[in-house]
Amino acid sequence: MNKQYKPKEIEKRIYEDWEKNKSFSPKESTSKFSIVLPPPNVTGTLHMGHAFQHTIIDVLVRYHRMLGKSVLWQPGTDHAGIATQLVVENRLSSQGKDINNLSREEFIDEVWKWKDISGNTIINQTKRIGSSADWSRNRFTMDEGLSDTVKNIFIQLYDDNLIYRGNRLVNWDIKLQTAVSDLEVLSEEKEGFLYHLKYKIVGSDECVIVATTRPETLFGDTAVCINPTDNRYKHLVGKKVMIPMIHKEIPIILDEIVDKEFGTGCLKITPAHDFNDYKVGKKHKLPFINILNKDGTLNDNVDKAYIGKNIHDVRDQLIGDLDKIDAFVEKVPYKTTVPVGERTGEIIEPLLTNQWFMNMKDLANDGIEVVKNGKVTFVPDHWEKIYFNWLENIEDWCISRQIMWGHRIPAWYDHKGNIYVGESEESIRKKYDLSNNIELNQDIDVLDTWFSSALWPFSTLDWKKNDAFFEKYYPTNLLVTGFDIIFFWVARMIMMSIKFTNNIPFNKIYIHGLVRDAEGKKMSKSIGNVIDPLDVIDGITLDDLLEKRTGSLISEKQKTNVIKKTKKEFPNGIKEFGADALRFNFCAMASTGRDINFDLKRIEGYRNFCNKLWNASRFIMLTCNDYHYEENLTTTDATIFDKWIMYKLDYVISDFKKYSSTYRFDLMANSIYEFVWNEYCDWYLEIAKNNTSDTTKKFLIYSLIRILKICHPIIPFITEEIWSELSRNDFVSEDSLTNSSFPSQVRISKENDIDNRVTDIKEVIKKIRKTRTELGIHPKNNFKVEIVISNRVLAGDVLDNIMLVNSLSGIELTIMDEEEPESNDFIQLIDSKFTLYLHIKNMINIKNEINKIENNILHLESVLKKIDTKLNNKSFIEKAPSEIINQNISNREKISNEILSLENLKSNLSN
RNA sequence: GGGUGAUUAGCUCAGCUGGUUAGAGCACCGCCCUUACAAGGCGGGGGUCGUAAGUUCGAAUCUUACAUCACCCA
Repeated sequence: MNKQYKPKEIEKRIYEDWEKNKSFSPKESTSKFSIVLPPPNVTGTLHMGHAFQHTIIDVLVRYHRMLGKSVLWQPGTDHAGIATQLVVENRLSSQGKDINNLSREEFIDEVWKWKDISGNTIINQTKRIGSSADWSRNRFTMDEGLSDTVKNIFIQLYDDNLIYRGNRLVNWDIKLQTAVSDLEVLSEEKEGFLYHLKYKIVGSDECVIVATTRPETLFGDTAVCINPTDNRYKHLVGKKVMIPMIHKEIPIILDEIVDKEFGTGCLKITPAHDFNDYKVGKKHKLPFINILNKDGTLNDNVDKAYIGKNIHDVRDQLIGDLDKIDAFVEKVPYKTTVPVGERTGEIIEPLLTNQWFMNMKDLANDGIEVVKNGKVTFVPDHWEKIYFNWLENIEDWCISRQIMWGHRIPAWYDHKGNIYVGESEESIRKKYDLSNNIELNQDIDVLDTWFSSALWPFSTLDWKKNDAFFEKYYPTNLLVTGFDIIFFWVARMIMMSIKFTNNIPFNKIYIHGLVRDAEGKKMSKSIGNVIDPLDVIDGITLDDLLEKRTGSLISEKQKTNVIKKTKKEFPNGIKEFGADALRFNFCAMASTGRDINFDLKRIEGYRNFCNKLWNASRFIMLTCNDYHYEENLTTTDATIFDKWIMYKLDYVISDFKKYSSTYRFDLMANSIYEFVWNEYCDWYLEIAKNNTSDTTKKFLIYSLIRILKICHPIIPFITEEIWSELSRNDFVSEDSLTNSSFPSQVRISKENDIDNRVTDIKEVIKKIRKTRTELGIHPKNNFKVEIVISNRVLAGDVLDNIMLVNSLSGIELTIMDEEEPESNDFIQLIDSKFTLYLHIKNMINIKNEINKIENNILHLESVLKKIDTKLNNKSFIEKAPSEIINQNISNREKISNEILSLENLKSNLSN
């Protein structure tokens, strides 16, 4: 074996071997485990969130594969309509190409070219992380099969009256010139003003003052609204007011939605440009006056001085004009929330347009039902509250987008505007009996990306194409995803699956946190705190990292900030840690919280763990070099340490099972780390060095095999590499670890006190070591120690292993009968089961030691006092369970002994 | 405004169906280059568990209020 662990040299080669051996395709088995990969967008490269998610999925997938199940991990990528279109537009314009010169077909060609580049990049990155997906089944949301499914489902939903076309108020992104769904709109808090405007009452000299955050929409006002219980305005009921500037008469209406306390208690209603006003407009049958063009300029429904101007630029001018005609009263500072497009950062305008909608009410009820009755469960379960809350208040889903990249809506129009929905123009002519003389034009809109994503769990599994396959792997066992897309994706998958497959898409939903930077900030390009998972695997120089982080930034100020921060955080770039360390880190961080703060220091610790495992294996290889291994485990010639480590191993195996079924990957990782490092390496291997019998060799190899198997789902590369070394030495017969079987407990020994016995021996050694260091005695300075052991079992074990105890504690131990040594140069350490006499009095600084001991005694006495208070409490004795009382009694004894021991030591030192 | 989650060692986090002297990794301190591993070994220091009240024999854990932070919805 190579002396050093070098992930770079092994990882690529091993992944290629797995692929060559078709290790990831499902094997025949009576039970199955299937899971679909949340398809990454083809917008660029894989980020930390993907790496984290893939790790979690892969741990489970590899584990279930080793359990012998027929495992299918279905991979793929998402076309991500708007996001990808933006990436390609930017790419083309940076190449100096004018997008406006391209036809729709030419542009889509360009997107497909990009998709090939980006799609492959993402797949290769996914492989570098070790993901054991079945790549032979790779899918893309826009590939032919999935596109057919999308089309057919649209048609069926239309035929079922669940999809309709309508003129409604939608969120309009002016920059993209498309509708976006309410989920894609973020609200940002901004310091703004509340404007007080004066509207004249028709036929009177009186005025009302309306309060508004958006004065520029006044051209579209169709009413002024007051609360029916507001006495201030009672006398105005039934009257009309005049919109200033354009002198248009609109009614005063009454509605409870007006908050009397807000502003002046008098609201202007603009039904075509505000979602609340829209509802009021519908309720009171007001006219809907649209004042906007699709590009955000004002149309000819406004005062002519404003036609053609951008709605976001006219506020000051308007206020000036209103002031001139005495219609502006004042503006008061006010915190407003502004709707902003998720993708563009532009202010979103509510706009009346023709769009396709999906009626969600009934589907939502089905979605609620399957979670309520426990067919689908969330882990951690509190996420179901969020899920219910959204579904219970669901709105119809606007599924059409005015962009080019996506699934074209399968609807055609004739010159009269009649709608025909079907697979193709020909099939429509047939279906509706339309002659070839009638000209038909297909709708130019495409579907919201999430529409095809919602079908992912069944569209990728050959639904309606290969029934046997579909029946076998659907429904999938699990979905692993982030909480940020519970609405976008999870809920919609559940609803669509129930509707079309009459079944749930998955039984369990494991919701993981979001990966953030070391300070807990969201990783984002504009902050420049993004870390590429591949840079953690391969390492990156500071210069390359700076280039990567600032390359896409435009603002010089941002650049300077990012450079400064990056230099401070990574003065030497990022070291190479390997995929296994990254994976181990992700598991260890996967607790129930919402955020995962990504800390490179943490990763380093797990890289060190890999190195530890590597070297432990190397030690075993060297030790067992010429040993002929055969797996026949008997306890007859095994030492208590052999039996003990098998007992501990059993424990780790059961931990693994427990934590994988409860999705506590952090506890799983800790359990393994703890065992391998603190028990196996620190104790068992050190013990084995003192006894390299054939039996020990057998147990060394056997335990290593099991450790590799347990570690494999988390750190597949290094374990597979070590496995091949074992294979080379004929220690194992299965030639690939990936397709080997996961171990189960062996319970090799029926003796149930093994752990206690070994713990007691360790205790003797630790006590000597501790005293040595505490008293400042140099490791090379040997001294005599005598021991009196009161516990019969321990006495036998120490006698049997005296050489070992000497070697591990670095002293020479003499076992004595129940009497004190003759010379009085010793200090005495009393434990409940043994007493040590260390002949070191002439080697130490007595004053310091007495000081330390006194502090220690004080601490223990305070603990003792606490226990005494409990035991002296009548109610405690009456009410507490007996085992707790006994625990306290024995603990009291233990601490009293410790104190006694220290008192002894102290007086001993004082003499 | 409504909701969700968080607050435990210098940092990142476990522990919370109430019950040993509250744990881990990293960082820190001391000693040791002992032939598996200095990416290491052996030891060590460090927390009145956000605040306050309550329930209880017993609270980091349960209840209530408050504070701070984060996120979601309006």
